[in-house]
Amino acid sequence: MWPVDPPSRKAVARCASAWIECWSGRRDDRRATFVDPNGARMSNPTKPQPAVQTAITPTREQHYAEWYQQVVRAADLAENSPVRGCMVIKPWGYQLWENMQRVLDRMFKDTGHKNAYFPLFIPLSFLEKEAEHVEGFAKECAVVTHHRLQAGTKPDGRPGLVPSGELDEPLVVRPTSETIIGASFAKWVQSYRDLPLLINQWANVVRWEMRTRLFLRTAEFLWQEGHTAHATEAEAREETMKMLDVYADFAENWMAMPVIKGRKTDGERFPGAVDTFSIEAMMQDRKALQAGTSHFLGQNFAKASEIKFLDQNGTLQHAWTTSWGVSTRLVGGLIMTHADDDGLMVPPRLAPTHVVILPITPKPETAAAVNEACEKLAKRLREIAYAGRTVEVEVDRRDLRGGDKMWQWVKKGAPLRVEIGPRDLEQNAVSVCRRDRGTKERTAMSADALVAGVVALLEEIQQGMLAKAKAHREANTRVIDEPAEFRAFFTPNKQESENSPTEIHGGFAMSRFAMDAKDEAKLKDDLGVTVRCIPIEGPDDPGPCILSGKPATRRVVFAKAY
RNA sequence: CGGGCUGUAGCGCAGCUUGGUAGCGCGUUUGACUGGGGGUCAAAAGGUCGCAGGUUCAAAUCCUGUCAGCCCGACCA
Repeated sequence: MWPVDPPSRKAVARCASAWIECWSGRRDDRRATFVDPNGARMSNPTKPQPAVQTAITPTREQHYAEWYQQVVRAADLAENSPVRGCMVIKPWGYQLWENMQRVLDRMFKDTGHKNAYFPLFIPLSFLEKEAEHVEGFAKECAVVTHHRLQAGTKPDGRPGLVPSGELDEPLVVRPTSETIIGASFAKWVQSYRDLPLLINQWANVVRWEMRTRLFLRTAEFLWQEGHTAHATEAEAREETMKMLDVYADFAENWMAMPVIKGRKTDGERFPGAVDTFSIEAMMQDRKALQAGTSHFLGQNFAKASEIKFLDQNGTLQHAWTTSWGVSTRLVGGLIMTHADDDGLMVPPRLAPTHVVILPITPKPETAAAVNEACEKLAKRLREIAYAGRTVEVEVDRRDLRGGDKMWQWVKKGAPLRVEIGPRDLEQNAVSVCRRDRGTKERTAMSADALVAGVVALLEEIQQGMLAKAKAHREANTRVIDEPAEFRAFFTPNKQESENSPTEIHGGFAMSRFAMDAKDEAKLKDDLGVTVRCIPIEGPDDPGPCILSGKPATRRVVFAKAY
């Protein structure tokens, strides 16, 4: 069924299934031409051609995990670094994060929070203060034990720099900052008049993960962590929900990524929290991505860090705290929500560049006029306000062949490409291509029309992306009441060999759950499915639990997860 | 951390079974021709074969260790 050339031993063994190797997937093979006995050029007859050539291979359908990595690379978002599990975020990816930061930071300030910065290093004893918290993070901590390097002999007997100057107390590179911030809060809070204390930190954190994936799970990542202290439980709970709403608002209205807000089960709670809430999004492989969390910490950390205040009655009380965060994982979510087999597609409201102008200069004698028209259009567009900034325009005058240049921007996912060539000048027109339409689809319009309509166009793309993502989620969400159907829903059709990637299957199952942690653990062992969240919105719907048959009051979101 | 696999030019790979001068495609550079679509032709540059040991007259190839990456688990944002 596949190519004539037998794949080599290595190719067969390679983690990606052999058939992907043999498929005409590799870009470099795509244009291979062969001469038939009559001398006519023809496509390589031994290689089946895909119906549509895609910029990214393999496609999502063929091998989702590999597709994801190829998109990250093709869109020039990030790459692996010499440091295990750590990534280099490249400009296009970092600009996305900067745009997320800018919008979120505004939202945090609008809800009364102020930024501050706390140490990267956390004394071991701090982390030990909250029992559940230590246990939750102990396995993945990077620990600093020395503060100096000295010329000496390394363990392997070679000369080199060896650590010296052992610290009295090891320092943990922050996996999260509850304890170190708690120490400050304890000093800052004396009276009920000091509350609420609403602080946010933009920082990097380190969690020594076993298995890493660019943006989705790396040893070091960038995030924002809000930490607040309140006088009453009600107020702290309100804060927790308020920030969850902020995240949901951001995800849907800026990232065009629909999310479900919900509470975590005990098994999925943040270590040390009383209640954890999250926003859960469905990726294109139908797995759930926890895209943001908001924790009601009760008085657990206040007790551990001694955050105490005198209330109106002169009684000394522990404060009620919250914490909440989103990370560069959002970039991963963005990719897996919107990218297609031609690469990334960035939602206009967060796009580093909204409009790419490509001058088409086939003849030197018309080049100057074309370039001038491009710059003029760019200048006009840059004066237009859009999504809290101005329309970002890049005139790409790099000396590259047209096709290459165009495909680079397709893969990066710039929302609009505008081509201006001599023929357009003659007709007083520009050619506009949308990233959410076919790569060959072009619309001619006057520069004036583009300037007048660019905001509406960008918004149409933004809304279209959200609608598409919502439709995908709805198409793969099922209300399930029968255990057999539930099992079938989460079981792949094909019998996969042990080490091959799993086919795309499942989705969100909305089923009743009686909240028994043992049943949940068993489900995870059995099917790899977990309760993603207990949705906040939605009515009670009593009936038998899908796992145990015991009476349950609510439906929850069951899914496989990242 | 367990199981499987892979590290050879910027990227993708062949060569390894049977040890004997380092190969291919794309990309890059130069020149010409092209010119609204991942061009054409010609020439050129580019590699401590992941790293460290070992076996051998000789190692990309065999052995041991180690590091890194990927897939499947476990764990996790």
